[in-house]
Amino acid sequence: MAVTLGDVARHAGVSLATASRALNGSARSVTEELSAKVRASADVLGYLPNAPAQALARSTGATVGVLLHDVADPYFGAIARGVGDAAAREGLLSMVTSTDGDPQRELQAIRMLHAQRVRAIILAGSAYNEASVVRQLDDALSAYQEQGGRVTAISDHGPWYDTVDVENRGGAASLTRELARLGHRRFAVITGPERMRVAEDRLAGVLDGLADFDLTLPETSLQRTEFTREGGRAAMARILDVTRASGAPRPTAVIALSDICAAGVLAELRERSISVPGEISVAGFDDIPLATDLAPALSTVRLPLGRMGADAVRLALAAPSREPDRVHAFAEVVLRASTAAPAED
Amino acid sequence: MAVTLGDVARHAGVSLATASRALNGSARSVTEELSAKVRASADVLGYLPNAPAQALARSTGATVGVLLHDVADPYFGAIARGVGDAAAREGLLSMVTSTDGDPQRELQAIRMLHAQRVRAIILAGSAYNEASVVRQLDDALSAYQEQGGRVTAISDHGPWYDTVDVENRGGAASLTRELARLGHRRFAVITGPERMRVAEDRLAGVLDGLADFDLTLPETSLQRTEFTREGGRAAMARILDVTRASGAPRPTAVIALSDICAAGVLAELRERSISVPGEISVAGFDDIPLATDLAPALSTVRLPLGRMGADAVRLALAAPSREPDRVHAFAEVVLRASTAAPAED
DNA sequence: GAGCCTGCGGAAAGCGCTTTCCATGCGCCG
DNA sequence: CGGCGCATGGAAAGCGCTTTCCGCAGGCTC
Repeated sequence: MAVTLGDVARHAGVSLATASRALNGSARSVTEELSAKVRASADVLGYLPNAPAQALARSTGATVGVLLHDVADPYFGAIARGVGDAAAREGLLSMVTSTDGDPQRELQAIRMLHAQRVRAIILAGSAYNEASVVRQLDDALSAYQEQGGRVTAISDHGPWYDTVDVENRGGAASLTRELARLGHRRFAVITGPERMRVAEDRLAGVLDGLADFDLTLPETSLQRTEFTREGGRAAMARILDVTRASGAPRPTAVIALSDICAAGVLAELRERSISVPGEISVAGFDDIPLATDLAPALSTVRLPLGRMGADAVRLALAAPSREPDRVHAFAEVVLRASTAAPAED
Repeated sequence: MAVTLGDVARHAGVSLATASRALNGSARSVTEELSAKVRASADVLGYLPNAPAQALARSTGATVGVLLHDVADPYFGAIARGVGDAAAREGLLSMVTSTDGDPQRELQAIRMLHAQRVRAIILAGSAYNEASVVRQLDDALSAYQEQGGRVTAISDHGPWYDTVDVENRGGAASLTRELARLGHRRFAVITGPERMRVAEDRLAGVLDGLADFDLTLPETSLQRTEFTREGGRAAMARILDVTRASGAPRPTAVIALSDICAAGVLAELRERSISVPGEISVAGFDDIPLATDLAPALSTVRLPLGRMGADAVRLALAAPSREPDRVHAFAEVVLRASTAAPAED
């Protein structure tokens, strides 16, 4: 039915081995003459290699796998794009799995990718803080690595993986300092769930920044929620309600540690007719493509999302070195219309 | 190195054939007793099937491929998510390729997916209008289908494919009528490149809607551009500049036939301090997740993006029928803050 | 109680490719 | 001018799985 290498070989009048060597690159060389003949035959017959067969014979496929929370989330979408492009440049296909940050689904995805004998697994979601979960995932990944698979992480997932180190903490600190410099003294922070390492890292960064100005974060001004628009919205609502109930003054700056959350924050404030940045300044994190189009344009911390994905692929495909490799992705504060100096009291 | 089915069979004291039948479902049945023994052994040894080997033996893999313009674009991201979820539910992995709407890259992607023996290829990008390009792609897809591959399209790519019919034309018409009903009489339209069928379909819909009110679209009020933020922005700028130069009155409503474009339009208007919807109403198309968070919240046409992706998978996996199957995805006009009745002249 | 059919386990033949391992022919050195 | 080594083509052995095809045993019918 399909044209096989055997057909090509016969058509070109050479052996199967020669055809294989001519078409699918190999250590061994074939004279240009034969090689050309084989290529011509392949062309005439419309030969298309059977990737599964190649994967079986070579015991490694032409694919990479990506684990992330949700491709439809602009943050992950941008990373997925970077990975896909870099992979394509190497002649590889990428398989993306959205796990919604559920460790069980992540575990299952690792198993499937392992079964597929993907050449590398890229961990693009957040690492977890819960030991038992980490253990399970690491075990599954170890099994994969022992069979020759490569694992690279975007943002720290443990020192034993090649990783693209994302400046989460430093970026959050810079952003916070920037806002403090504008004059803000009462902050509120909306971070992700405790179980996610990036959420904790970014939060730590904010605390660093505050500390530089001898500021602290009152407990009621720290909200944890999912990194989603609705999460951000609900968290903002809670902050507002609690401060009002307690009679405490409202924060003048709220930092949502993900742009998606920040979008929810803006929505809630708009609903309550609280002006941004007039009454409250709002900042996000990630600089997703549409951040600048929000109302008002969102101040945030830019991460080179596409590059991070591409770097992860590069690491995964580089010759394995003694020590895990690390490359750095630097954060950059981008101030736009959603932040301003606080109103005079 | 890796645990193979053979190892499992030996450990369980059964033949390779029995182990295969017990673990990886088959037409033939195995007594529950043996079956349990095999499963236990597989568990103990940590057996993970070798997907490429299975694909080779079964001559079809456990993957589906998706062709789209850009996963980082929210429109496609949402579709990709729908496809991924539906695939996962069937135990399949999905391979997404971003082609930036370049037919050559699309062609190459089809070949790679074909080589991978993916079970189905889902065409999620726009179909093209140029005959030679269409021909090439159709040829590659035919070759794939002849070898047992399934192809399904999201939005029309030709009557010979199973397709998720997206109500592009009807949706655009409804939106247009809605705006006309608000009192708008001078429209401008920003559509996609001529070579893309969805762009033409949506444009046709707008024209339908206008015709219902005996309205026409002056040539200078129709701009074609890429479906990107920058494209939208530039197009809006051109419209404004041209009408000003010609001394003609400004349109009171501009319809961008993709939300991403609309985001650019809003940016340009903001830059020029033209109030929306005060001076000009703006509407988009797709209802991407962040549409409601733009400034101002964008009126648009909602498409069930995730469902469309899932439906495409469902079609692809259904038993092939005599006639290509078609399911419909209905559009729904969503009016938000970016549109209003035009100001009195 | 003999003959058959049915149900199920096992042997073995591939699936399409890569890659050793030979075999052959050539160039080159002494 | 002979022999050695290198370069290169070909035969064949897998890679790990599915699936046909056998063969056996047990239960049924008459």
